[in-house]
Amino acid sequence: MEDTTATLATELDGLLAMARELEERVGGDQGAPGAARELCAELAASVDRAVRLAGSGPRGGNAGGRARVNGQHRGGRKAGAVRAQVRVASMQDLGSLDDGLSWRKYGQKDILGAPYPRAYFRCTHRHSQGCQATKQVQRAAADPLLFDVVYHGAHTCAQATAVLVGTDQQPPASLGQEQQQQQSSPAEASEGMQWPAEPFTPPSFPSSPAGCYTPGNSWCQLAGNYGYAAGGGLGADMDFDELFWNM
DNA sequence: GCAATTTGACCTAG
DNA sequence: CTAGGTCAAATTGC
Repeated sequence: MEDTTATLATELDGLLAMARELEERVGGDQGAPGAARELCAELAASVDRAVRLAGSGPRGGNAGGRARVNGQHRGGRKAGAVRAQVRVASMQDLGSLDDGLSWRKYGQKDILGAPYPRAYFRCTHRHSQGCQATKQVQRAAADPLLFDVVYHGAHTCAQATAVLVGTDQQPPASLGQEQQQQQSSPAEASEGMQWPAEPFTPPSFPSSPAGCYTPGNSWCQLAGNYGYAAGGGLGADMDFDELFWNM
C-alpha cells in the first residue's frame, strides 16, 4: 500500500509541478482573464491537497518531524499554536507571507528531514511591549511555493491590535486554536524582494500596513488549511502533523 | 547611527 | 546523543 501511495504521491507531485508552471505562465501573461488565474490557483490547491492526502497515510513516517510547542525553558511560551500554509504564485509573491505585523528574525535552523531550513521570527516589539508572539516559517518539501507558517504566542503589541482590528482578523495566536488565513494580492506582495531559488534562506518579510490583507483576488492563497479544528477535542498540548515530510 | 539580519553557540527536551 | 529552539555578537543595509 505504501507503494501505491508513493506512486500516487509522485504522480500528484508531477501534477502539482505542472499546475505551478501553468500558474506562472498565466500569471506572466497579463492578458489572461482573472478566471483563468483563479482556476489555476484552485487547481494547484486541489492537487496540493491530494498530495497531502496521498502522503498522509502512515502518520508515523515523519522521521524527525517532532515539533515542540512548550518552549518552556526560556521563552516561557504557552501551549497553543496556529498553523497556516501560505502559497505564493511566484518568488515575487513572497510578500504574501507578510501578515501585516512586524516580525524580527532571530534564528534559522536546518530541520531534519526537511530540505529547507526553518526560520524563526518574533515580534519586533517584544522588548518594548513585551509581545510574546513568535512564528516559524518553513518551505514545504513537496512544493517550494508553499510555506508553512506556525504562530506561537499571543500578539499583545499595539501594532497587532491595530492590524487585527483594521482587517477584521483575529489575533493569530491569542486564540490558540483558530485557523488563520492569509491572503494578499500580487501588487501588495511584490515589494521588490526576491528569494534565492535554492539554498533558500527565508528573508524577513517586509512589514507593511494591513494592506496586505486586501481580500478579493487571492491569487496567492492559503492552500489548504488543516491542523486544528477550532475548539475541537484537541488537548491543550497540541502537536503538529508533519504531513509534508513523509513522502 | 540605528535597526534588522546573519550565523554560530548554547540550552533543553525527548 | 540528537534535534529543535533561542540567544547574542558581528555584520550589513537604510
